[in-house]
Amino acid sequence: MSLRFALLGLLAERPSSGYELERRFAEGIGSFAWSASHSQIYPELARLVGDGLVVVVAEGARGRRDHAITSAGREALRSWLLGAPDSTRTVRNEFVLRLFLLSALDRRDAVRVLDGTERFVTAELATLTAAQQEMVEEGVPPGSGPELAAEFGVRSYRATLEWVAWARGRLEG
Amino acid sequence: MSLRFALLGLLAERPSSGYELERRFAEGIGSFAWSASHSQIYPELARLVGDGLVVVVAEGARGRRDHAITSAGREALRSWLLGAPDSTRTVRNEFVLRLFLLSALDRRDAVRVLDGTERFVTAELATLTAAQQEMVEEGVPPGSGPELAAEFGVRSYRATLEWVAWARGRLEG
DNA sequence: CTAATCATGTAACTGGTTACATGATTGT
DNA sequence: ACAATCATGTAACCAGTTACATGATTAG
Repeated sequence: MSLRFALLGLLAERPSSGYELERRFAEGIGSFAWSASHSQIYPELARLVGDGLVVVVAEGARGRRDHAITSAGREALRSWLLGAPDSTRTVRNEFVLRLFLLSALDRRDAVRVLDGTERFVTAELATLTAAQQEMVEEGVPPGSGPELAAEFGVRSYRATLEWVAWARGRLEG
Repeated sequence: MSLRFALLGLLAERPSSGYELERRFAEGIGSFAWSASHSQIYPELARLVGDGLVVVVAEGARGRRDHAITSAGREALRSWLLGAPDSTRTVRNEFVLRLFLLSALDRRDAVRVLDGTERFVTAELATLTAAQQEMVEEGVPPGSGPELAAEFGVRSYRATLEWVAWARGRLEG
């Protein structure tokens, strides 16, 4: 069900084509919360239209069809967001999994993985803060989806970097 | 493939039965990195035995079979942990997804969700710090899997709480 | 004119969840 | 004796990925 509400949420911000939704997943939200490929997006959009939660609002070049959320769609999204935040909170994060399995390695190898993690996360953090800077310059409104997502990402990455430093001390000591 | 290496990682720490592995997934690692149910664990364990990465080391009451990692298994795990940390880093986290879609709600509803999140994360954080305290008392060795996982969790939760406070200001302002 | 990108769709397969099913052991 | 928990397994279903497939438009 998550994909369905992720699509509704993105369309609540602004209408998009399936193609565009795939790219929007890739930016920010995809690195921290959810992602989807076009082969999943198109059938789900069709189902949402069938359920009256989404409508086609424009047809453009190359068969492009822009979809918009309906008021029924907004209502469905709202009750999902306000309801049961505790249920089915399964998490899948291969990156974090690797960190959790570090203790299976000897000290030298474990520190090597931590070094790689640090380099990677530092680079991601730089990209994200640059994107944030760009948003400020473009006048993205406070409280918008991308703004919330970027700030969450920055804070998560910083916490990860601090954990890496802590873990290094823990493994070496 | 992640499940396979998650199992190898858990078995690298100590031998376990399938039943026990399911519970070990639920503790810590399941909330932040990966989880699995027994219907997935048993077939995968059988495949790991078939591939020589795991062996049955003991048979106990009620058909219990303890599995241990082999040296081939350790080698497979090691090369996975040291290899390509960047590839296929798809993330699925419904909890975070909800936070990213907040901007679809009006201010009142969004703040309500943030309040619920804060309560939930605060409670989880308390449980986790209690578990950490217990580990210290039980003399869990530094750098062990559960220790690394718990500290990662604490830091992630704290970062989330700080983000919630920030987001509230952003939405209300 | 031609390469890159935009844009959509389906099919086969893999991974993961839920439901069904059974039985042994332990603690009270 | 009974309930709780330990312990394993399979089948049906749903979600997600990869591969296959096609064609229009735009920029250089």
